[in-house]
Amino acid sequence: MTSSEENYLKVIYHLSLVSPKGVNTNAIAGMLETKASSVTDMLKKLSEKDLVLYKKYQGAILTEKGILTAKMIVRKHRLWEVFLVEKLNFTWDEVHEIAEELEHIKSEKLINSLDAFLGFPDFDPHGDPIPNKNGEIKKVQKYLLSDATVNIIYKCVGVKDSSPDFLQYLDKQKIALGSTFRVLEKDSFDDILHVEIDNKKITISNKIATNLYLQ
Amino acid sequence: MTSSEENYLKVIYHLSLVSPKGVNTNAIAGMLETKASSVTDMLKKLSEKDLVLYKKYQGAILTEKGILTAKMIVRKHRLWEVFLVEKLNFTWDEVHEIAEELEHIKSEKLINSLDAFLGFPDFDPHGDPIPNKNGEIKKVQKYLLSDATVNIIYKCVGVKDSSPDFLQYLDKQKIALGSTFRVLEKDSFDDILHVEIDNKKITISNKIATNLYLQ
DNA sequence: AAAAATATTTAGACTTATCTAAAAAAATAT
DNA sequence: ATATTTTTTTAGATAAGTCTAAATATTTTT
Repeated sequence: MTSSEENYLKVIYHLSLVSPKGVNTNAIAGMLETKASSVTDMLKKLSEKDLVLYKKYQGAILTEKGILTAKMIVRKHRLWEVFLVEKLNFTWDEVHEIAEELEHIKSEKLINSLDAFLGFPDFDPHGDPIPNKNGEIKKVQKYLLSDATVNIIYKCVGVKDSSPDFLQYLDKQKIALGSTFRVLEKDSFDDILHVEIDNKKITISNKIATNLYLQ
Repeated sequence: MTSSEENYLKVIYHLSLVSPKGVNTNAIAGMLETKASSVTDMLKKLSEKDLVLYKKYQGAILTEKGILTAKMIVRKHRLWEVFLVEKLNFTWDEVHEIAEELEHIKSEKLINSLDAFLGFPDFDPHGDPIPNKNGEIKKVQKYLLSDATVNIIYKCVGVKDSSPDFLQYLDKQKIALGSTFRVLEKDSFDDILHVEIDNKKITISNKIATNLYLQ
């Protein structure tokens, strides 16, 4: 399995969560910053290997084998992220790029030892769940800040957008996983929220509110 | 810089320590399990990039830039080996293959943080020195067991052959880094040694004796 | 010093993953 | 229902790294 194949599987896996009926060629191309024709070629290859169900013009669906393979890549990515933050003192906005490389290191023993070394974490530094060695994922109920009920107290448990820009914005606003949230007022006209975060009042745009997960 | 280029540089670096006047095409091909024609192609490429001095039929010599680049790859390899043994409880015969992959991960911050996390080790699990971030290597005087003087007390500080087979043989014989050695008798005819290791008498073949470093 | 053996390079081909441009299919709009 | 637009696929080209086989250079032997 090449790194390129693994990257395709991972992207198809992530897109499947939104489009389970079949992932579009163009959607994959967009995520991988490649061309649709390259995607078609790779889908044929992954289909040959029974990782993907592919019929011309029908989009891609992962097989059981493909799902498990993809989950193992996600598992590696997220465990390495935990390692970088917890052990090497990286910040949450610095880890994605390096984990993109580390996720392709091939050794089951390595990843399971790393898992144990980290204390079998359930979530990565962005609040995303880490599949266990069998591919099982701890699902938790969570809500977008934009869907939160006024005056209920929540805790921040994750981010939808993990881009460095967004994460650095949150740092600047002193918003982190674990921060306490209470919506004071929803402005239904422009979707701006007045929120109390860790006892400080702050105004939050819709763009931010639709990228923060609360519990 | 591709992984392939890095592997060539690393091999040329190791061979340079033995043949500083120029490393043969065939020697490189042998180490990389590839063909001489492939080596020629790569030497031209590395020469283009000023990593290697290459003249047809003259063998390869690393430039200053090539030496430093190679040392950084060796540094990464050996630091990852320390991590695997010290933190993830791998044995010294299990780490080489995984470090061959990890050494190609590209992040200076990662490797320097790892170095700090490990306490700036000077040697890897096989006793090989780890270049610091400037490429400086702590040189220590060491002798092959085959060259040891009778009745002098030594300590094992490294292995010349790091193959799993050899390392597992040493484990079986309870020989490890730090073991105390004293040669009782040298048989000059068949080069077999009678040695006291950690107070146990044992007979050592020349093949083993030429692959153990003492101090 | 010539012949033989060995080492190295060149030339051309193959594979993987990519691309562009054109063709074909599917979806959308009129 | 037809025309237009969008999406997807095909066909052929490219680059990196490799290979085989042949040519050439170097080294060793006689």
